[in-house]
Amino acid sequence: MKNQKKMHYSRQREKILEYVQNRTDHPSAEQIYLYMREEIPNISLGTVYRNLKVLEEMKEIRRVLTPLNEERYDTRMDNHAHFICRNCGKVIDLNTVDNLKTEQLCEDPSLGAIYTVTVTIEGECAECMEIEKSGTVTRMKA
Amino acid sequence: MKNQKKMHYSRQREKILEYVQNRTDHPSAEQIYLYMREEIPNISLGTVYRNLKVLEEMKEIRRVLTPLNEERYDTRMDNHAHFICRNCGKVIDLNTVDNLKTEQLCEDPSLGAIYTVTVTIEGECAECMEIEKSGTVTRMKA
DNA sequence: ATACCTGCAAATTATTTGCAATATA
DNA sequence: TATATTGCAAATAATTTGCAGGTAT
Repeated sequence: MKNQKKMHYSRQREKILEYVQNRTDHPSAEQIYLYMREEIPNISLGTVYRNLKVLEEMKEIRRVLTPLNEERYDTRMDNHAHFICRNCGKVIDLNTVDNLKTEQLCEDPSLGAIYTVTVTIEGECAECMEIEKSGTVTRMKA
Repeated sequence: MKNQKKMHYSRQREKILEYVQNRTDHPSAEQIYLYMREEIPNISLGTVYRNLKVLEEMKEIRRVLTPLNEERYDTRMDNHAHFICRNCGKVIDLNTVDNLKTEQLCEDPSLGAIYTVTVTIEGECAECMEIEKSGTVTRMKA
């Protein structure tokens, strides 16, 4: 189908995948870049983005939508739920999506192929609520 | 609570809300801007963004997360589902979310306040599938 | 040798913001 | 008159891309 070109091995790509796989906090491209510089000091941000894109195409990782205009990445490829804190941007995985009747949603004739189903809950995490109650308000983004 | 300052009326804001309310296709800021220019020729994109933000704060509209790096807007304030086409970026509203057991998802102690719950289905719409079958491939974004 | 990958820097895209002028209350 | 809102242009922020050199096959 798709003009699949043969891939060469790359240390950068291997390390990026390894890093994202070993985290549960859905790192952003920037966070991945900052970490990678410790392993491969002169890696460039462009390389990080390019590899995240191919890894996504390879279905090794998945992009997570957030309301804070920054893409986050994830290696859980099953259909699961995300809680996103509007204050600190934290993404928390939630497990119990079994009861979601996906099939019912997908009866619409205008839908073609389904790739992923994500339940996204936007709100504020307990930690941020606590901080706000105590008076000190901190925001990740303006 | 929030330092609520009194608002002045603005024709720009009224028209923007009216436009988003009368559409079902989740327009982007850019699309809203292009349309608004027909009504108010020298409106600026900054004004569109500023008003979308206040309308969101007023809970008159809602931002929709899409995987195509562009915010889309919506006036359905109930918790509903979105189908997003990865090819053309189209956002389709889906109705049957009743069976989703939101409460179960929300038992996690790290969750504080819940603002919105959105089920997002990423895939490809029937129209795009049809076009691809017929050979002519068109993409909104590279 | 060939095709893929990289680092770097410049380019692009989406969104935000400072400011002086204008509209609303 | 005081304050909110606007248009404009410049500033940011996130991501993408062209290119020349480097690396894997």
